Amino acid sequence: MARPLSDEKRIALLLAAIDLFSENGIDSTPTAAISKAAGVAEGSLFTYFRSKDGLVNALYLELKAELAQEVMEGFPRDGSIAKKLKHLWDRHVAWCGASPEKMKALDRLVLSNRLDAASRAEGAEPFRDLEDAVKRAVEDGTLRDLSLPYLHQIFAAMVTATLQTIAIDPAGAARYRREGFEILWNAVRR
Amino acid sequence: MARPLSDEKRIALLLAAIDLFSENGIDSTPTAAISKAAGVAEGSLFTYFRSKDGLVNALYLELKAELAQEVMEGFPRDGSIAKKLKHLWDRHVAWCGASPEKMKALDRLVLSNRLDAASRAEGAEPFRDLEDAVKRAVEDGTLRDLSLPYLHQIFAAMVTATLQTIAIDPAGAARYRREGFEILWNAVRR
Amino acid sequence: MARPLSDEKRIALLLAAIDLFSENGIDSTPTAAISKAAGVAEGSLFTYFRSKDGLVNALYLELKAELAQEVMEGFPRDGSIAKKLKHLWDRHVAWCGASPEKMKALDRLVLSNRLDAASRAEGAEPFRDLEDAVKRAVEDGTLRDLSLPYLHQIFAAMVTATLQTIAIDPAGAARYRREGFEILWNAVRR
Amino acid sequence: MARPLSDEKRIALLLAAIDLFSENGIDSTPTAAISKAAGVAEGSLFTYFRSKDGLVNALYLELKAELAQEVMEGFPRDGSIAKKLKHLWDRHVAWCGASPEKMKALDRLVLSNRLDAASRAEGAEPFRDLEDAVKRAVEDGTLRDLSLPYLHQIFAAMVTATLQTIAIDPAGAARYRREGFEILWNAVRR
DNA sequence: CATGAATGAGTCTTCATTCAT
DNA sequence: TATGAATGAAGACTCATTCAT
Repeated sequence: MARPLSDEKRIALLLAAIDLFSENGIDSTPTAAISKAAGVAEGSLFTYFRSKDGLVNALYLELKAELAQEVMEGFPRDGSIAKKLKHLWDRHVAWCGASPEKMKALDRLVLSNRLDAASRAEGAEPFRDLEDAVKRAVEDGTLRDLSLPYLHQIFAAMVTATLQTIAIDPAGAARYRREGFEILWNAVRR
Repeated sequence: MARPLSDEKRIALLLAAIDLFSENGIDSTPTAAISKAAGVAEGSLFTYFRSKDGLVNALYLELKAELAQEVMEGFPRDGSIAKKLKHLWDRHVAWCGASPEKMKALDRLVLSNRLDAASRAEGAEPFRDLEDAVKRAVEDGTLRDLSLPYLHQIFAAMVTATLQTIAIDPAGAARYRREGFEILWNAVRR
Repeated sequence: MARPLSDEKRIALLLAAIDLFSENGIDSTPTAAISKAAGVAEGSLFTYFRSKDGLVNALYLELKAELAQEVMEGFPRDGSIAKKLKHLWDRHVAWCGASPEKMKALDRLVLSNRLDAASRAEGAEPFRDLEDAVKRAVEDGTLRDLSLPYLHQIFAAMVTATLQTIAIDPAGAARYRREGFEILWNAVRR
Repeated sequence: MARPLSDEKRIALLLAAIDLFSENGIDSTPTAAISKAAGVAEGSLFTYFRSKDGLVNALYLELKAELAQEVMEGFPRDGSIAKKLKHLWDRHVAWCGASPEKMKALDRLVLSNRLDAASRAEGAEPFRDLEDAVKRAVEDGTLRDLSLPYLHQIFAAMVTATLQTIAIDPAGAARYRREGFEILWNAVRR
């Protein structure tokens, strides 16, 4: 009945938003530019998303979900915490390296004041397991007794640092990834 | 160069911009709001700064200069690289902790697409000495042979991680600062 | 002329329009809201009415026809002009009192700039007989020699005034109706 | 200091709004059309009025105030209630006759859903005295014991009826005014 | 026929910047 | 120089209408 909401268009809009947000920033990207880049009418953006903020939150969720899936695939559920962190690190760096605009967009999304609490909560959801693993490792003495948020921040910070360096010098990617993990591991292991 | 007019108003504008930029973001802060918060007429902003971007660049320079001065004060020019880094780290964390809005504003400034190349260069200027010291330490084998930009990124990332953690849990500030440096030092020393 | 399609849906749309027009005004009521309230697809409105203005004109006609039927039922064709006016007045006030949203909608319809001349003419049609009776009464001296349009206006104005008062104080309805007619009759009789 | 807010422009905007509102209706009049008709920039409308609704409410107040002044000028404060009503009627009809667009605009304003309670209250203010006089006349038996709101409605209704008739047949203005009052007086006197 | 997604012109409002006072 | 009114180019969003399914 009637034309169904096309996933294709929804995705085109999200992809266009990724490009434009990463390039120009969220506030400097008119919704009209997104529609145009997605090849749909200006008004159509608003049949797929309630508002610009609706699109922003949806995109955040989409990117977090993709990141989670990418990162959690093949997660060594029964391996040591070192193995787990290594897996996480490698796949995280790989994803960001493969999709730098997505990472840039995600960064901007996180820093914008446009995400509502529900989105932030939902975006964090798929990483719950991981968080638990880290918590247990801290408790059983495998990891340094740093507060969890601090561990988080350090992990995220090292990812960002590594990726930005790779962005500057792509040839050294493999080396930066290896060294980055060494550093991270030294930082957090007991 | 020579600053015309009342320094007082110029400074009031910059301070207002810090507050508003850190709180709401640069793009979401109208120039009229800055003038108002500074207790100055709307038009006056444009006698002190060529344009909004002019103000943005000037504020960036101002903050970088203040950070440099704060961080370089008492710099142990003749100490070991460990001493130097420790000095840097402590004062950096201290400044950011003391002026969180300035740090937040600076972060937003850096991520905005509004800084021109000249400003970025001028902002990096006062840290040249430091950079040289690090370069020498890498060359003489005291520091790990990480590329300079990577060292930079790691340092900045750890500062950010530490500060954001302190922001969440101010009571643990001293501990986070100590541990942060330990981690950083483990990461970069040979 | 021949109404195509389901009369049920046409009527649902008209009823929904009455509610929404009377509540929010014509211009502030999107066609989509009418369709929704009628339990019909957005597009369907346009298979029953050429356009929004088409619906507006159709509704006007419908309401005028209903009013005419209601008011003319049992019209004392052979009674005195006083009887006729009394009948008219009572039934008019009764109808409006029973269907305040219809009256409100009709008021808005009349004041909107959307009715075309044909509609206005057609809407006035069923009251032609009445008009003739009044004209004759003026000619034979039973009614004051006021111009016909003026009589019209006075009648309508008194109805409106009476109804709005009833809307404010429903308990006094019967009294307002009685007094209203007294006033009207005093106004127009010789 | 600086250009002062020009009353001339404010008035030009209000006059333009009167013309356009009375002609096309409030909802069908874009703010841009008002600015243009007033000979100012689109944005200027919003330096004189907070929003379109702000303009609408201001215009309502302005028209009510003008009407009050016009109608109350030379009000026979010590005359009989008949004299008072006559004065009121004559000046009211005169004003509306002289400024039909103002009356039309005022009608539309009142029927729109855009007036806030404060505006309605403030608009009614200057007629307080009058209302008291009527109330006393009802109490002392000079006027029929109709509820006050009803008296109001009747007065307004008769004004409207009379004016619309004059609009149709301007030549008969004087006669309609005279007869109108006769009718009104018969309606309300004891 | 029914459905509701698609369209893009039109609307109100904001805002950086200019300029009269 | 200081002020804040004036400007008009965007920008987010709405909505009557069309048309693919």
